[in-house]
Amino acid sequence: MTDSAKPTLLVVDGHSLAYRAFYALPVDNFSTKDGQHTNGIYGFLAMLINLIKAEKPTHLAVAFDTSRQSFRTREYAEYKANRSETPSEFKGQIPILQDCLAAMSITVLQKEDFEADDILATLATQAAAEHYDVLVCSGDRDTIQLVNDDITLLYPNVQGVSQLKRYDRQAVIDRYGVPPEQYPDVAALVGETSDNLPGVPKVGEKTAVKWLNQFGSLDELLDNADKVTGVVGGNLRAHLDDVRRNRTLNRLLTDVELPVTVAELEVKPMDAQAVRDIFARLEFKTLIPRVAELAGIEQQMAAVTSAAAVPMPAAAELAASELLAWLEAVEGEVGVTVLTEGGQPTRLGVATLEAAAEATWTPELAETLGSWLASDAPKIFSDAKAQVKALRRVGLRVEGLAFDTIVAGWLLRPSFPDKNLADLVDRYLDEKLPEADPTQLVPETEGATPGQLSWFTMRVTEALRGELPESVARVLTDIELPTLLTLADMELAGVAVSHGTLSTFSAELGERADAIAQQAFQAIGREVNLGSPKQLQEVLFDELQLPKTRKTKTGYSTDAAVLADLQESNPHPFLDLLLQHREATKLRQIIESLDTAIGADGRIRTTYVQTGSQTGRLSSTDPNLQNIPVRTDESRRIRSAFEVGEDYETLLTADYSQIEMRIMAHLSEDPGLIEAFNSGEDLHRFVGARVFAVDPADVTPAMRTKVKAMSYGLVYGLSAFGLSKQLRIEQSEAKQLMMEYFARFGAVRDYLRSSVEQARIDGYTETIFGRRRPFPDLASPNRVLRENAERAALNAPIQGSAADIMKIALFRIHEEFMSRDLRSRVLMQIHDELVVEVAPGEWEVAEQIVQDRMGDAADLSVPLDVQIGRGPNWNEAGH
DNA sequence: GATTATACGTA
DNA sequence: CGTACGTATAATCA
Repeated sequence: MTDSAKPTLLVVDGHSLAYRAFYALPVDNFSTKDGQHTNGIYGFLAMLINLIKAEKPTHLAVAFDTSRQSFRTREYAEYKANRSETPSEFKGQIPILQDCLAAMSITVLQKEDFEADDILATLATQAAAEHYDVLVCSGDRDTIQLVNDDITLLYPNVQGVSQLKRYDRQAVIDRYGVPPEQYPDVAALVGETSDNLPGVPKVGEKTAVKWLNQFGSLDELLDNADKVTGVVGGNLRAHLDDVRRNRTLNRLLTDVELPVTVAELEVKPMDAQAVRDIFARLEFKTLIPRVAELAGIEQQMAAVTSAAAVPMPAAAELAASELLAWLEAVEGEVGVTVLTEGGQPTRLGVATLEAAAEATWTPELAETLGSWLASDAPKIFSDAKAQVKALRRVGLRVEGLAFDTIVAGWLLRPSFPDKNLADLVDRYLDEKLPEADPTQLVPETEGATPGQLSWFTMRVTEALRGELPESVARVLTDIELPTLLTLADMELAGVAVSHGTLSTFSAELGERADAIAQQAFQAIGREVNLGSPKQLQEVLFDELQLPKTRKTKTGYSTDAAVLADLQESNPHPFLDLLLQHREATKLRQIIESLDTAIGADGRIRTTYVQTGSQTGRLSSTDPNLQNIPVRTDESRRIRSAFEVGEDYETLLTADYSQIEMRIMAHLSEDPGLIEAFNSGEDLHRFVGARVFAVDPADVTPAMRTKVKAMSYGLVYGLSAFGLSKQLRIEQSEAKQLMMEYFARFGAVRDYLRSSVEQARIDGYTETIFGRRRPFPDLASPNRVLRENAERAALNAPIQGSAADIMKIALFRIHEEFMSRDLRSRVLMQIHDELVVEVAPGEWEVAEQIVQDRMGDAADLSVPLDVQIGRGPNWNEAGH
């Protein structure tokens, strides 16, 4: 490519290429855990590294614009004036990118009043004069004019920065039909919309090139404009000044005074430590080795990257008594790993940061280690819950849980939780956890043993602790870890569910669904799959000619809300039958999935996913017990199948009433809302009385419905549009309602606004207890993304604080049941509700404990109201 | 067989 | 154009 005898200068337009990378790379994949966006930085550096590797420049510089202002804007105020505001999340990446370049010892140039391209032009011209080979890398077309026999342009493809096209003199002629020095003439005629430089109307590249070839030069063309025929000729004559102005502005300066000479741009050795530090901070794991290779400093980099890469210790295989002695000799924390098969322990490994030991699981081992496991001796797990459960199945309890790497990792980045220890080792240690290749019968690579896994757990813990803000660390130890141990017991307990009740109901619903389907087929004269949205669209919109509804990706929606609307505007028996069919089959689905989940002992055991939400809530899977129907009388029959277990007396349900609105009252300190909760009056009646300026006694059901929807909607960032849709009222009325509401409860609005504002500043939201959730999208240039983030950010502290409070109440109840030797036990958590199985004779004490611990879980400026119910099954207890 | 889209259950 | 979840089915992809 380049003459190896000659030095090669590579000059790069940092701004334009980073900007392309910014739009080419998905921001979600390129954000650090504290919310810093890095897609532009990453994309630019990846490209630059490839470029250096391929071109091996001897001299190198990157130029940046200083601002939107330059001598060009002074000459022509409208220059680039049409460009939308540079997204702030991109702007923020530029200084960091410059820091990266500095660490890599790459010269960064920028100069007030000049654009990056002028700097490129100056350097390129000087270097060419000094017989360098020059490579100019820019995304700005104006740099085409620089190309000559010594200067080659590397120009990114439209897709982004992954492909650079090489323009030498011939390539420019082939592509544009004019030599490089004439390209600015073409550009001047055509104009540049992105720079707000209008050209001659109706003149594109083709016409411009034709004219230039015809007249020989732009000056000749402009002097002889009257010889150009047709409409475009007229246009040309009307826009001569525009063309001249364009030509002036698109000429790059080649005499910008710079603080360096070309010779001084010689490639220098990198500061390995600085590169490692900044790349680590930006979480650019994969770039570190690439840079190192490039700079020929693998060894230096390896030395620093693996400064902590202590060789993995071999785990000593010990007998039970030896293992106990080993553990008792440890002063501080111990990493613990329990391997399981079928929910039973098979191996156990322990480790400190220095050494590891392990043993195969035997009854003797259980006997020997039981009291150590149940002691306060601090233990650290990765994903403790399943292991704690396995130990409980063989009769052992775990106490002294001091850390869980998976839970800690989730608290740090709830949006992208790392699923296992290997992920954490990769992210926080930048090493690979040795894993056996599961596809090979006799794996070539050995996986880490349980002792070694514990050792990695300890090292990951050390790294995570360095990253956990204090408030988040408190959430871990004060809320999550006690909750984890409680959830293990709840999952093991399960809940008794009556197969008979479910199967009777299921059969009934099956028959009904079939009958409804037959009627529905009659109504439209043919059979379709009622479960297929696609087929339904044909029926509704083609055959029945019903008006088109809300658009979806693949057509038009047929969801329940849409069908109900259609039924109102265009009544048709098929619509109602379809809705009924949906309802019956949906219930049946839920019942069937529950039924198959009933275990041999008649109980269903769910798994609570502690790291499954972004707000701090739990989720429940396999089966999900947090979405059991409740809204209709009929669906509640499912809940009646959830029964008190054998040897127990009754079920107890306890739920927080309006906990989110209470948190809102507390956080906003709105005097009206606080008074509402302290008054003992029904919340919506109280609010309704204020909003509609009537006596509480005179609040009509319609008023109550409206303020209730408004109150609940607030927590989700509801708009007037959404409120009007839900209440089926005019948008103007919804707007009016919101105005009245905020006139009386203004502090609520102030709080919501300021909390989003604070999140924009901090990059994250925080619950009352210090749980954080990052929101990088609050700075997004994309309005949809940004507004979604705003609503989520508004909701997160409220939903998250409620989750915190419930978790605190939950584990305190569990702990008190245990410490008081009660048999009663918590079975389920449904966000703001607990279901407890009460042992005979324990009702009074259990009720008191639940009431008290839920009531005093948090000290808010309003009371926490707890509703308790009792019954032989969930349905009756829930009333 | 795995993935995507739609729909719908809960707080 | 209302937050947070999990799951079932049909349609579509490889």
